Amino acid sequence: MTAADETPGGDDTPWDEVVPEAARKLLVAAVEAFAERGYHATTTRDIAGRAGMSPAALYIHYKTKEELLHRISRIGHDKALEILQGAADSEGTAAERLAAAVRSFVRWHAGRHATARVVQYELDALGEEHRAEIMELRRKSDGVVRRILNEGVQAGEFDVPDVPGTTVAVLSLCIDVARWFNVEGRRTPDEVGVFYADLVLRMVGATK
Amino acid sequence: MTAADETPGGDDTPWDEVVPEAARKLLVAAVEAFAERGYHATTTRDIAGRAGMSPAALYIHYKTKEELLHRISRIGHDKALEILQGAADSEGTAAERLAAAVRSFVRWHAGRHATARVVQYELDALGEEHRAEIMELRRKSDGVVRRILNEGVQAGEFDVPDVPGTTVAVLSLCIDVARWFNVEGRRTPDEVGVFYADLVLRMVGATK
DNA sequence: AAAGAGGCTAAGCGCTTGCTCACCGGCGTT
DNA sequence: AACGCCGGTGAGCAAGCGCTTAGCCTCTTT
Repeated sequence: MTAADETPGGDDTPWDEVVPEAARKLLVAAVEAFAERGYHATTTRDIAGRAGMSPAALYIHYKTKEELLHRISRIGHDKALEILQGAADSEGTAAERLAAAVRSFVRWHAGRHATARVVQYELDALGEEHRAEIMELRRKSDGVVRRILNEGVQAGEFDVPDVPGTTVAVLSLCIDVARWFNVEGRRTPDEVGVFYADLVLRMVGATK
Repeated sequence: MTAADETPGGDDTPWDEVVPEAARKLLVAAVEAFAERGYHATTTRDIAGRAGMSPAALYIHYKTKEELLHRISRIGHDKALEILQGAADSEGTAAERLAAAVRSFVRWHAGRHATARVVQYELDALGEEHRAEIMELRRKSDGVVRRILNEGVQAGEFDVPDVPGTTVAVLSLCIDVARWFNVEGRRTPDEVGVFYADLVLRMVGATK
């Protein structure tokens, strides 16, 4: 474990940047509903109901249902990027930084899998402008991982014939944890993170 | 390349088991629409329109919109399982069979990414019974990969500390190709398959 | 005590949805 | 020539959708 794993403040107290409380309750309810049923299968009445409010209450805090999705997606992507960036900026060899990045990124996708599912799999439901904004954040995440890989190759730590392709594969592997992770499964989010970090080090041919 | 890669007949002439022609045209239209927008965001009018028919025509060939999804999902899962099974049953070492399985499985997910997207990411939209039926097929796919891994470990070809966990990771990596693969990208489905086979051999610590 | 502001609700509007039904035209059989 | 069958259509129904609006209740300010 390195310093990059701690992700100080905000990881286990999520959404507290969303105020007032009613807006946060609605947003949390929306995350649950979107994760369970998908954006399009979720009704505004369902969201409001889960938050213990009337359907109209939603529109006091959000202009549209899509804006609600956008706020979730934006905050989630910011968090995910921050996690990757934190690991990339930490001390250590490329292998150590890559392992730290995968470990914390995967831990987030497993531990907050409801949020991650919405963030990663409901992009198509965003409006054009909002989607473009989010895609920009994803390109940054891609850049962070690619840079670690490039540095590892340059330092002779990694054996990677195709850095862009491997970047996509590594991110894909981590992201998809949100789809299959089950709270009742054998492994905790921490354990999956550690396991996946090892898998990724193997993928890049890291020198032991 | 081994015999398992050929997947004789049916891979490039898909859906020809769906008759009559009108039913097939509707199904193909539904695959496109579901892949682009998602099941819940697709209307029966959209599907019928893409097939050049009136909205009512759909209900001559399918009882409900959900039945249409189920037929797509069922045929797709059958195909995916057949591909994995074919590679697993072929001749060769565990490493060769694993590579063949990943190669053809990934090639299918990339080459038929519209179908694969629907098949892999719209499970939640199925009714309870239909979903249970499909989950059974997925368990079989899992079993096929797991068996190759076990055999490779037993033969001393692989170094895999956690076979079930690695099985999930390998399948997850392959399936997620359907999400990110882009026809306008750098690589053909074949190339992605070959690349991914190499990545997976590294993940399982295959002896070169 | 009066007034203003803002969070919230009940009711409902206009629209779209999945799906139905009465009807229609071409075609093989008699 | 008349008939029945079958795949197809036009019109439309009931239900549910996202979202709006008029008004209420509570809290703060004066």
